Amino acid sequence: MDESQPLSRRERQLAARRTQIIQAAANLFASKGFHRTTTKDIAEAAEVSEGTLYNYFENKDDLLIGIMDMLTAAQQMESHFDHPVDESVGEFLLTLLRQRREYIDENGPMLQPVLSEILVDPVLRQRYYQELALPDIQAMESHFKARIDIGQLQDIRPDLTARILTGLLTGLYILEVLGDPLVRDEWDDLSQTIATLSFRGASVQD
Amino acid sequence: MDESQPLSRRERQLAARRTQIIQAAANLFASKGFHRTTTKDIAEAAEVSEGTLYNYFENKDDLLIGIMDMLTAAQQMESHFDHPVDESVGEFLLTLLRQRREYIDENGPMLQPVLSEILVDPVLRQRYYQELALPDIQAMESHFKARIDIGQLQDIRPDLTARILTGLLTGLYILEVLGDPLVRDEWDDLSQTIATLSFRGASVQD
Amino acid sequence: MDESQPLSRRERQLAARRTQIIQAAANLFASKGFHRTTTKDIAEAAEVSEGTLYNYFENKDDLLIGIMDMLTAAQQMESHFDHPVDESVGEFLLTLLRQRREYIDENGPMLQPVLSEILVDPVLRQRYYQELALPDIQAMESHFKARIDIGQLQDIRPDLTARILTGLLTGLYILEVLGDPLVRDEWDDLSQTIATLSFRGASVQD
Amino acid sequence: MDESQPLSRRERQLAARRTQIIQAAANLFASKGFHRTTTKDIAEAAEVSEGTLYNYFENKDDLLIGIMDMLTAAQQMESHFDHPVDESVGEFLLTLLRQRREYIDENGPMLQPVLSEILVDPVLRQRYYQELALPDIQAMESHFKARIDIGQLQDIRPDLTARILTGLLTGLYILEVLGDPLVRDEWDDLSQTIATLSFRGASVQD
DNA sequence: AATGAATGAGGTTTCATTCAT
DNA sequence: TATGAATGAAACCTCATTCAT
Repeated sequence: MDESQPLSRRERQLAARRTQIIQAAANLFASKGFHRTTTKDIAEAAEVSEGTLYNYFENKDDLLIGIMDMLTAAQQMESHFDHPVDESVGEFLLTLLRQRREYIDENGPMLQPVLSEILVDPVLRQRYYQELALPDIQAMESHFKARIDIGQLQDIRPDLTARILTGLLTGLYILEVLGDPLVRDEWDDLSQTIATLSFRGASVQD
Repeated sequence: MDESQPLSRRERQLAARRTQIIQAAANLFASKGFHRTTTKDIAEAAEVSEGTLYNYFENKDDLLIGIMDMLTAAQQMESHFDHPVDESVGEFLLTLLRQRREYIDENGPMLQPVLSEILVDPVLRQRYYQELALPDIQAMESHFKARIDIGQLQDIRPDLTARILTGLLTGLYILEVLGDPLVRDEWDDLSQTIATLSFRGASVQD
Repeated sequence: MDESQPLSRRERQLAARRTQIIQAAANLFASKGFHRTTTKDIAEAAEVSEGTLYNYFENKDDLLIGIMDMLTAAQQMESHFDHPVDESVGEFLLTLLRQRREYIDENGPMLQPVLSEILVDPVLRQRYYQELALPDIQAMESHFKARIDIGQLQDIRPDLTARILTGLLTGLYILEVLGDPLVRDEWDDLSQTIATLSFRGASVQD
Repeated sequence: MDESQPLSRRERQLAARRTQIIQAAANLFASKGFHRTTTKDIAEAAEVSEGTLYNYFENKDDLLIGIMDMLTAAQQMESHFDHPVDESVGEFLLTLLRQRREYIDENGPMLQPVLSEILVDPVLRQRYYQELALPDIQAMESHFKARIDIGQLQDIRPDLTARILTGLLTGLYILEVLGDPLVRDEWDDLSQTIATLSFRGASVQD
């Protein structure tokens, strides 16, 4: 909001090329992994020379950081929890899941390699947790707290519930990557089942 | 007739060494990733020569397969769903989550690098889905179906519910790897919250 | 239309470096064999880094192919059989042997390792036969046929005669490599003897 | 002829196993080369363990020496030049070529890798020249000299002629290895052509 | 004498990064 | 700023040889 001088043509060109490189890299990383992708691969896919990569990114690792930053920006775009609390709990969940669907559809190729690397790279992991996971969790937490405060939700722990929901979303994404046909094709029914389960519970009640 | 001979001392030694190598490798893979771990690292950690690695595994990739096979074996050990159906739904979930805890505690270092790689390696991914994910999902599915049949559970789709539970477990493991303190330290309360939510639902009911 | 542009300076440099590498490799291969020569050896002799080798050749085997291709080119340069048929048979043979001498003097270090490998590598052997041996044999054959047609040569089989001559040249080269002093030092007398033998025969005639 | 104590059964067994190893090795060397053949390959083909190889041969190179020694022995068996000089020159040549055919048929797989290696291994080359090539050449030389002395042959240089004949035989073998169909299938006609050429010459004489 | 698991030196090849053009 | 040839460290893997059994 601050330094938003209108960008010169040059600057816009540079930014565009940066994005072009990041997307080329993300697609390759998603399909064969960060380590099996060479800088040559990336240069070719982005239609620049290898040398040029290094004018935009310090090194190969920096590309992954760049991807993560785009994910962060994309997440901040989404205002998951700005929904008025007066939306019903069930509707809220369904809205959340629909938004998640969109997020994945747009950012899946970036999320996939990032998720892969954070599992085995402590530094990246820390960064991901602070910049992406935690903010999301905390936003949910506040939201749940608000709903509990107004008596819309039972007195469950909002911190744990936020973890559960975050975990669920992450895990379902992984199942989708694994190629599970149900998660991929029946997202709406899946959403409905989640909403039902967590709203009314699974047990038979009289 | 031959296969179940008691193993000779030599054979036992060989099997032990294989395990020793796999575990050394798994620990390294978990802490710095498959690709950042060199065969030299593994040899040193396993206290064998690099050459010896190749007497037990065709190549480095084959080590990951070996790890996955141990995970499969470990999962088959666990008889998650042998619990009599007369155990209540809530108890069943708590038992499941306790077993999951044990599975992770024992196999976490093997699961972590495998999860990382399946996200970006189509071949491994397919194998993981068929050998680990799907069998688990299907066992859950049958279990749910049985409970629905006897009217213990609402008429929810068991196939989707199994995906949801599997996703949840996977996602929570990832949150734990991310270092989230709540998932790590409050597993029991987390389990309780999951059980409550899915048993009774989160909504306030009169 | 494009291909025969005069090469740019850059292109000439690249071509020169390729030749430089091939010759360094050939010399080493000739003196200690393809397999006992390391890529490190070659890089040092060619005064480039090991990495650079792989910018010019796919792999070590490809170097041998490169050498063979140079031999092929060199052979095609030589127009052994363009000599007018009106040159006498004896003179023709002497000319041929003189040209062979030159060919060996220039290309010996390339021929030696190639000959060694084709003896034990079926793929290379096939390639050598098609690209080098057979064209040479067939050119001889045509030449002989022409001479027979005009009655200059007896009615011997030109196909077999071509094999005999080719075999002789190859075998003499091997004797020379073996260090036989006569073949090495008395090429002219050797040539004369060959010419005499095959022209007039060895038997005493009245 | 000297230490020919009758061999004990044990000794005969050992000698047989040595031969068995040498032949297994020679076949492998011929089909894929000395360097591409591993001691494991040889052990398997010879149906012994790798360790056992080293009870019979000092090292891998020693196997090649062993093969060469068998070639030497085989050559000494053949008494190429014991033919009475009163056999005609033409008949002598044909006999020689027939014997060569037999020698190759029996020892081809041993000759092939040896020829390959001597081209690029100075030590082996020296040994081959002294033990195999030169004795053969010198025997021919004496034979020719005898024939010249009795006036059966023209006054050509016997030393050079012996080189020519040796070279021819070697070169034809190489053409045969190359897969040339004429050399392989028309040995008899080839022999005849050689005899004709060198006996009467190729030129048309009135 | 026979075995085959263990060894480790050393080979080929890859690839992120640099830098002269 | 863009290029891409050159680099060389380091990775994976092979394989002749040894030696305890």
